[in-house]
Amino acid sequence: MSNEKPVRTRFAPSPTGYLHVGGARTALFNYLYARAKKGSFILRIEDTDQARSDKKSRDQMIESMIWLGLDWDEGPEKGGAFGPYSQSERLDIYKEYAQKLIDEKKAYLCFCSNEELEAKKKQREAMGLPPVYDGKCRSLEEDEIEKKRQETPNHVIRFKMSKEEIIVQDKVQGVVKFDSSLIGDFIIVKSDGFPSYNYAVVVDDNLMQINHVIRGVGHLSNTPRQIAIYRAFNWEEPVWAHVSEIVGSDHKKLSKRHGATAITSFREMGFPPESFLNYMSLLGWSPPDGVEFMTKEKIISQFDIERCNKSPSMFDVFDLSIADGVELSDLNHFELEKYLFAKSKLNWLSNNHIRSLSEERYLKDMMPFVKESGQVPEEEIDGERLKNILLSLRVYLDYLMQIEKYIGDFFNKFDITEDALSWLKKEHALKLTESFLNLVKDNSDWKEENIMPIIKEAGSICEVKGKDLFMTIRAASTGKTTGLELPVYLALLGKERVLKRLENSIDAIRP
RNA sequence: GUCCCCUUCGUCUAGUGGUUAGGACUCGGGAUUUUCAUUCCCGCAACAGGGGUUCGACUCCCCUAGGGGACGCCA
Repeated sequence: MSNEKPVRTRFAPSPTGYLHVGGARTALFNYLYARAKKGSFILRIEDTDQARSDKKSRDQMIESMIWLGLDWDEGPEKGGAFGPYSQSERLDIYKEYAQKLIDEKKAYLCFCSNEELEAKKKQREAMGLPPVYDGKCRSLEEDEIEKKRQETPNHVIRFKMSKEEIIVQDKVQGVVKFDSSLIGDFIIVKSDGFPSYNYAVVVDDNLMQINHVIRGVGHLSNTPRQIAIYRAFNWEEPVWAHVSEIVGSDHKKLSKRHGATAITSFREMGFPPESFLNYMSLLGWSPPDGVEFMTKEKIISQFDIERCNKSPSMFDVFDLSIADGVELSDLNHFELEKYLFAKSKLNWLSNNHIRSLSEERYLKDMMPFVKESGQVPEEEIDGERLKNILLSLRVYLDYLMQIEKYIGDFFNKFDITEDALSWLKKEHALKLTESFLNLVKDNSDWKEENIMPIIKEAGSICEVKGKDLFMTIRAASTGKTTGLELPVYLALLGKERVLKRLENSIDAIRP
């Protein structure tokens, strides 16, 4: 087996909407497999549906792929030895091969009208027969074909399906048998001259030398059709791998109803791409060592299609029960955030990824969210203080957008929460706050290591210690009962800001 | 309707005839952190149901239920 061909996989989306979780996961598995086997990963755009395909979807999909880090070796724009990589630019190729099939009597022109077909289908169904094409145009004579061509402008090309049993050997599904007589002569070229999916996919995959087809199990029942075409051309079948589908929390296949499955939504909320990639890799696959937090490189090194499972996995990072009638896919990332499960595995993974990002990368990625929050004054945007604040806050974040919950506290925002107020209502609070205020005023070197002694000194002056001391000072100077380690927090806040807040708190304490 | 596929803790999953059915996220409890988060420890929690086969079934077979997919001039 030493001279095995290099692995070539592909992702072949149709540009009829944004890239969603299901598609992205398929892309990911193809990518991972290609990379794991040191092969190539190809991107092909399947835009043969003239009515539904559009450029905007195409561009958005490509953008999402790039964001996820699923870089392809050949594809549109990028090029490669087997282009073009958009089906709409390959029309001549499909025509050529279709003609070949016709010449070899493996395909034929069909002139049946939609109405006729529809009526027949109903009839067959009523009789309990499988709703397949009856083969009316299958054995038309040459002169009849010519005559019909004159009469009817539109025709399709159908593939002559044999009646044999077709066996699909699948890396994930195992051996699956299909009875071809239940399939019938399907259309390979539509009346607009465009190829149908089952035909185009085979021509392209063969010409592009794709030797591993990894896709959702929804395509399994298409596979016998495709195998039949491979055989008609005498082409070598690829290795098939039909992985489980991803479903929503209602156990139905992921669709627009489940909303917000667009990859862009997660980018907009500030999930690092590696965390989303990590999460998706765990849907239908698991690493042999069981450690789920992984870098892309680690995933690649452990990935194998054989470890993919057949049962559907649920994508449940949104709480649909509180969404009640709300169309999540209509929401912007700002509104969408409310429906996120606070404690999903995605969040956990993402928190871990954020914490292991390099400082530069973290800071750089964070800036748009800081700006968007509108809580940081212009002059501080590039400052050292902001940088230090962001770095200390890192441990709290599951996705970068969450910074807006914390960042304001370090600038002009100052509210005293109920909890904090109850500390300030304690007997010792006023005196302690005042004496702490005085000590802070006197301080001339405001930095982290000098703050603890000041807190303790205020405590000993007022004879307060332990929790009472720390929590009161925390409440008075931050307005909250939670947050960073107190000296760190106060150092980050800066002396002037602390003084001002202490004064505000004293006002709040006084009747 | 016909054909194909699926069903292990709430969720993601490990598991291929003999396991106290393992891990992760969540949840509960505890320790550390004079707060929160982090970290660590402990705990709750599952083989869809029913029949077989077998000395022995989560694992193999059949049936039922539930779910998904295909049967398109959608991909």
